[in-house]
Amino acid sequence: MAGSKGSKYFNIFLDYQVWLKAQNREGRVDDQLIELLKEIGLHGSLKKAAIKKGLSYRKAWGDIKEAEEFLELSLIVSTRGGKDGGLSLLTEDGRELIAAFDELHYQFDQAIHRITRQFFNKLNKKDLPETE
Amino acid sequence: MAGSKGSKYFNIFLDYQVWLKAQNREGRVDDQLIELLKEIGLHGSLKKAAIKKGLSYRKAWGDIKEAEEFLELSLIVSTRGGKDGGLSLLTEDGRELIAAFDELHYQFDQAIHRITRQFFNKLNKKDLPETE
DNA sequence: AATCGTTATGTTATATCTTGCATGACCAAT
DNA sequence: ATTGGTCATGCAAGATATAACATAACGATT
Repeated sequence: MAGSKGSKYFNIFLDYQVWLKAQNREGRVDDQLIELLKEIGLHGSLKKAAIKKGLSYRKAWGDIKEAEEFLELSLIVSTRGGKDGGLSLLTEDGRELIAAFDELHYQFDQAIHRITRQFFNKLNKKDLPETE
Repeated sequence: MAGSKGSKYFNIFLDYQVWLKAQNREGRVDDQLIELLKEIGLHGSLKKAAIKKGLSYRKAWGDIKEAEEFLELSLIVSTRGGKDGGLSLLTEDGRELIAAFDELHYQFDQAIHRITRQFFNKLNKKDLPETE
């Protein structure tokens, strides 16, 4: 844009997020949830997963619950008591959701790469003689 | 506003959002801001734009201010007093930002259409016996 | 010069979100 | 049977975001 001393958009970048939602029901499945699920799968524990993601156990638990109601399927299966106090494991549906979301992100990352380049090109065309 | 209503998975949709941000500075430019700017351009008034978007004038004003600091350029130019009490108009930079963002969204909508179809295809293959 | 409607900004109240307890259930191992 | 640690869940407390309120500056019009 007008009058530039170098690239104004030098350290500005494009970010994005994708999520699943419904128009009638509450709840959503986003990045944060998927990462939480991954940690559960990794540690077999909801508590450990929450800590790992910097969330309170209360919220982590609520998020999972909410997502399960939203999707109308079980993402984790838990038991309490026993040697380690209890555990939480991913269900098949949970694992499939993760896999699908990962693929989704891969596709988006591909697309954003291309789109981002175009976007800044367009912006810089006005201000920047040199392309970065 | 943001996102697309690509495919349907039980009535679940894929939604997304894109925004500009920096890794050092605060602030960001997102959909909501762009829509606000559009309303300003449409009405020549920050107050009217805020009302139109269901925001308090205070927040709308703060959002613009913040975005301007973030981008280090002026998006609107305002005067107070006069026949109508005052006005706010888009700057050239403001208009260019809007145009660039619109183009960005167009590109994303294109991409998400394709990606969404793939995504739900993948999900449906597992959970849904009947394809719709 | 008094008025009107908007811009401009600090301050206070509200609503929303998250975290932090508190309490119980549960069960392998001691 | 007692213990330890996690799951499960409601409720109070703290943090954050947004709206509401309160002034004041402006300047064309009356």
